[in-house]
Amino acid sequence: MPQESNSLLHGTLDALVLKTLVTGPRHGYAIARWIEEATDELLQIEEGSLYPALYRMERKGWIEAEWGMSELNRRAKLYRLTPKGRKQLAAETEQWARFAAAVSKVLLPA
Amino acid sequence: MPQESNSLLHGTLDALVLKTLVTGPRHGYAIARWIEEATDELLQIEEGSLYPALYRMERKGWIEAEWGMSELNRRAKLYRLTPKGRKQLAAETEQWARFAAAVSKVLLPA
DNA sequence: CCCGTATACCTTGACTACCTAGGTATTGCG
DNA sequence: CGCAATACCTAGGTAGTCAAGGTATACGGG
Repeated sequence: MPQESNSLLHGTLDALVLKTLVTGPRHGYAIARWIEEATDELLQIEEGSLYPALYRMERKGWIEAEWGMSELNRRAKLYRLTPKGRKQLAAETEQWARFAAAVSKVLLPA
Repeated sequence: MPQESNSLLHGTLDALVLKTLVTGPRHGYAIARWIEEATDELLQIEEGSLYPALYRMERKGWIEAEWGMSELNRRAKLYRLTPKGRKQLAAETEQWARFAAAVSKVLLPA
């Protein structure tokens, strides 16, 4: 358990979640697992961060929720990307790319 | 003035400041200007973020301060990197590299 | 000579977002 | 039957950034 205390995650969680939904609707728990797996367990998505993030984005109209069933036959809330969310993802991705490039330019050896 | 509201900056400011001090002591104002310039004005370092960050890092023993004079003959507090700060910078740089790679891998097109 | 701008520092209060640490309920397996 | 994994939810704390104020001084232009 690397308790790296991801203060770095700040501001990127939304984009990561939105990205996860591009390939189709997913429920919260699956979103978290997917991100963790996709980053080789480097990023840990805490549920106390995830669910508030989902409500936030739902309020903003970036995603829409619907009750359904998970692959394992359990009740689950399926989140779907809206057109607005798609635009938001594009914007945040662009912003991330520029930010990451800037920080890397300063931090990493030339 | 892109008010991108850098929630992304969270967690990276310390490393950026430490990095600025590698080439020698600098005062706060100069640190901010240097980072902004080095990132083509993409990152804006607000003074309300910078000074608290400097105190934080001084308390943690990563930097040391001393009153002196700026290049323009004004009173200025010069910050110097400590060995502990150098180690911290190395750690945070490593952490940033891994984090950025992970996020980019998810976010940016394959 | 005075006044505005840039330099240089500092602080308060609000806000946002994340984390910790709890909780509920259900499925399926040993 | 009990336990682990799944799936969701929330309250409270905390940390870091920002906005918006403030002080003081050097220097150049009008």
